[in-house]
Amino acid sequence: MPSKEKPKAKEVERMFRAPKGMHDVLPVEQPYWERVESVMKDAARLYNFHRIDPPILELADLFRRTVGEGTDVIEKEMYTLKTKGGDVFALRPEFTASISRAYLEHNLSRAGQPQKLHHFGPVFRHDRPQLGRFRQFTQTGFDIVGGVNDAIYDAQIILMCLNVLESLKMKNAVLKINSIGCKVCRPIYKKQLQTYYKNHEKSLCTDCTIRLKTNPLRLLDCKNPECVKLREKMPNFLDKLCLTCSKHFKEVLEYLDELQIAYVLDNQLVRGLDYYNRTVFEVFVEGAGNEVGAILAGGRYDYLMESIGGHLTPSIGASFGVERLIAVMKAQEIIIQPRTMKRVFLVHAGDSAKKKAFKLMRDLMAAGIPVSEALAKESLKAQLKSADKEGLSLALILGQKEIYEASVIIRDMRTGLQENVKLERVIDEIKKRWATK
RNA sequence: GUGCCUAUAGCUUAAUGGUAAAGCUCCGCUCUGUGGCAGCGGCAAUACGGGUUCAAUUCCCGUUAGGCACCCCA
Repeated sequence: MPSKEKPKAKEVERMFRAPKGMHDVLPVEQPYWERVESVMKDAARLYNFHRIDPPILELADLFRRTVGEGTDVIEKEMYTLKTKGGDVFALRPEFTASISRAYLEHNLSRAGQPQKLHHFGPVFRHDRPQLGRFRQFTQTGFDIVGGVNDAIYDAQIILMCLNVLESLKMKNAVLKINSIGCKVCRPIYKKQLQTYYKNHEKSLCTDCTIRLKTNPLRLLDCKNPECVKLREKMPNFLDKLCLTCSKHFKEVLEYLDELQIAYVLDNQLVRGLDYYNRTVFEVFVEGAGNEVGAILAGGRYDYLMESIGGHLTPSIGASFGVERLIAVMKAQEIIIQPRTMKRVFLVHAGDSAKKKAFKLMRDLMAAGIPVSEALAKESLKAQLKSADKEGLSLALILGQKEIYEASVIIRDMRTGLQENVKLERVIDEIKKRWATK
């Protein structure tokens, strides 16, 4: 009764699937990933940034202390787990805290300042998946940690990120930038904001009445029409920055101007993570691909190191969401060139030839020649069909006759022309043909 | 966490209260020493559970999964 076996297979299929919001990156997707990674690597090399790979797991407190107790990323979205010893770890929801922790732990300040660091890897946030939003996603970006608190670094990070978008051939990128001040001026502005809103509390939405108490800066990005309207007359942070912050921000903008980098001042841009100060920025694309939201976000986080037991350390960084980048590339129909087809397809004809073909395969690979095959298929036809499907230009055919002559047929799949070549000359012949193309 | 929408083969789609159809893909054969074309054949689906009904893939309810919006965010 074969019918008994079938439902079983079905059950198995249904029992396991990738966790919600987490995705398999299948072979067809890999070219996009390879492109993003290589563009990031090139940028890192050009600007002298070095890669750092912190662990995926950290003590949950690291993120609580840095990202912020009151933030959604911590409160609602962190994956935590308890070890047998009782430590509470978290899957990292972002890189910044880990990078700072590593800097502190390994005294990277002694390795030269500032440290220019590059990261690429998965992060985890337990929110409800939707377009451009996943529970496991990939961030990649750059950080400059330590050294002098100089606006030129803010500009440098922005420049690099925009260069990356250019290298990816991305169109219509819009840089939004703002300053959210420092320990000195932010509390003052918050007060002013609260006073302003208290006078209009009746017209605020319910969320915003809470925000007014807990996190007044968030009042700035509420979408409720009533709240939006209220913003017209509210005090503008940029007018209220302290002297040092306003000088810093001015310098950032001057550096951007110097390179003719376009930006949009957006005084409603506040970031959801507590550690940011002064410069914050985001990049969106206009038109196709816009639906995924910000593809890049970053800012200065000078106080972060203090919150984990270090000294005040000037720091700035930015991260791309790789899945979002790729979504935009697809939406903008950015074509990724296929891998070069410098690969030979090895074909056997007959059982003993199969063994010799296997041996030849080893020798080809040892000589650095990439090989593809369908040696498990018996008919010559079927094998050549596979070769055709892969779109390779050269096939090697090995049969009884060739073994007897210690030769092999080189077939040009495009023209159909074949040549019989001595076995010991095969590798040179292949290389010769590739060299002349 | 709240709300809305969806669920047929690997993919794209069709149909019906009464045998579930096709295109693409995949595998094989025609063609045991030669691919692309063609012809033929094969694998393969109504997410799961319950209800209404003589009969449910179709109607209803629940579950699960996916999508989308809000919150928030890369």
